[in-house]
Order: sequence, then C-alpha cells, then structure tokens
Amino acid sequence: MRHRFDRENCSVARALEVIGDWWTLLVVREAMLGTRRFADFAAELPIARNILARRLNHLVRRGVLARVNAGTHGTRYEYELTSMGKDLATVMTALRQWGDRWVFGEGHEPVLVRDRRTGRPVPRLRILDESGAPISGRDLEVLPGPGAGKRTIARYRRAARPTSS
Amino acid sequence: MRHRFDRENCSVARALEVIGDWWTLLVVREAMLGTRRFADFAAELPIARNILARRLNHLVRRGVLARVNAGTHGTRYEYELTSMGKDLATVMTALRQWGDRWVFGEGHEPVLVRDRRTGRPVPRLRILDESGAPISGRDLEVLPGPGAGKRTIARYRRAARPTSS
DNA sequence: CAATCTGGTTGCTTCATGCAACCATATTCG
DNA sequence: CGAATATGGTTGCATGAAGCAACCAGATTG
Repeated sequence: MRHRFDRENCSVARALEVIGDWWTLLVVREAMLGTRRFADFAAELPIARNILARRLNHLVRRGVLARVNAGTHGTRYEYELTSMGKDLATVMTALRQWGDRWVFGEGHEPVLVRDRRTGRPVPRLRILDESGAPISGRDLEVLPGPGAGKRTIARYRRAARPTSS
Repeated sequence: MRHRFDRENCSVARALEVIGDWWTLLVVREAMLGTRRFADFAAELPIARNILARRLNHLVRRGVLARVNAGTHGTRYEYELTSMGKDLATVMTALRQWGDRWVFGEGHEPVLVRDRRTGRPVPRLRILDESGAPISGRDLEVLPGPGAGKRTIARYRRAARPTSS
C-alpha cells in the first residue's frame, strides 16, 4: 500500500498528506479562481469525475473546502475555500513563481498576477526577517521545535549540518 | 494512464509535474537538510528503494538535482541541489509554515527554522508589493501573461471573477 | 585480494488513477 | 403540474504507480 504521511512529525509531510495527491492542488487553484461547483471543476480540469469527487471530499474532510448548500428546491452543493484553504495562497504563489521562473522563463509566464490597485505584478516571494531584510539560505538554521518527537530531536542532534544556500 | 501536466499552460501544473509526485518534495527536503547519498536518503525516508531511485533520476533529469561523481577508485555518485533546486526553499517554507499553522498549530511546530544571525524564527512568508506592504487576497488580479495560449486567454475573458481573499 | 558496503535493479503484489456507463435528485420549460 | 434535461455524483473495469524483498555489479576497506 502507498505510504501515508499521517503520523509523520514534519509539517511538510503532513501538508502533503492534505494537498499532495495528484490533482489536489489544481482543484484548489480552481477554487481560488472562483470555481464552486462540481460540474465547473470537471469542465476546467481534465480530471476523472470519480477522482474529482474523491478530491473534493478529501479537501472538505481536511478543512480546506467547505460544502455549502446552494439548492432552492432541495439540496445542491457548492464548494468554497475555508480560511485554511485561502491561506494556501502563499504556497500557490510560491509554486507559480517557481514554475514561471524555471519552467517557462521570464517573459513567458502563462498567467500574470498583479495588484489590482497599482496594476503592477506581484513581486517574488522572499524569505525576510522581521525588519524586512532578506535572509540568505546560509543563515537558515533548522532545529527541533516545541512539538518535536524523540526521533526528530535525535536526528537534529546527529546532524548539525547547515541547510543549503 | 495517469494524466501528465507536461503540456499544460500553467506554472502550477508544470511545477507539479516536476515536484508533485508522491515523495518527491520530501526527497528535496532531505537534500536541503544536507543529505547527498542514496543510502542516506533511504535511511532518512521510509521510501521504497526503487521509487527513491526513480525520484532521484527524475529530479536530475528535470534539473533540480545534479549527480556528481564522488568516487576515489571509480564512479560513485552524490546528489546535490542545483540553483533550481535551491530556489524551492520558498515553496518549502510556504508549505512548512502552512502545515505548522493548520496541522500542528502554533506552539506545536515539529521543527523550527530560524535566522542564525539573530536566533529569531523565520517570520511567515507574505505576499508583499514592491514597497513591502502586504497585498490582500482581494487585490490580487489574475490575467493572461505573455506566454498565454488561446485557451488561457479565452478562459480569462470568460471569467473576470475575483480571486478569493 | 577477500569481505563488505554502496547504489542500485528486478519481479511480484497491491493500490491509485483513468474511462465509460449508469443513476437519483434538482431544476427548467411548456 | 408533468416531462425533459441538467447536476452531481457512483460503480465496474483496465492500467499504471508505489511497496516489498531478493538479488547483483562495482567500489571500498581491512
């Protein structure tokens, strides 16, 4: 059976357990673009309908989407992003910018995201310190956090290796 | 057969084609923590060895990792991040912070990433404009970019919908 | 130069994904 | 109101991806 990251003590792994399945992040992307109904997701994405149903259910169960009743004469569902889902905007932006840069290349971006107020494109996300200055990769230090388990602690004791730049 | 995003005109989809497979991003995470050799990846991650081999090859072919010869009496390989790979730090940080916040919750982070110079944790990534002020989700506007195909353009003409907050 | 370690590959099994057909309920139209 | 159609799925089957264990060639060590 495919390995699950459900019990893994790592935020990246656990995040992937929620949004790491094939198609899942594209479903979220559609939701961010305003898609709300099953048929519209199915029309925008070349995804199999049974898989779409599974992904939507999964995202609802995990709290990324909410299923709201939109029927007038009975029940008819729509899907909307929760706060948890909207908060994926940062992940989505990071991923889009990485793809823009390394897959398509500057000047060949398929979509442009800009600030409606100024009309200027959204600048690249950067890892900044509290004063707003960039932190270089070499200055990033990884160590066990308050929720670390024994295994994590052992591992970081074993490896006082620098993260790559 | 599983659908491929190879020809999709969307940076998110194309980025997922590179790093979206099950396990792939955790392999990259290990590389960022300093792991370089097959056996060490295998020891840190509960991944099947044939899948690990496949992932490493895929990442090398796509330019995220480089395979360098580290043998003294013959060929022995190590894997190191390329610039393309190192640039995934932003994606990784966004994903880790999202998992920290929504899966583990504040104060229960399994690992802490901090600025070596100050000892302070890395603040949350934010979508900022050029002057450093946060851009609200409501102010993000999505439109076809210079590399947009006909389908993308038609789609955005059809849908002048706001992105969610 | 024999023993062992490294870095995989191969074969088999099980699960995830894709495709097409089907179906119950909601909605619309005459 | 009743018939026609659209919506939002589910089910069954085929194929490919991931897990497991055994195996193997070349590199390294004693």
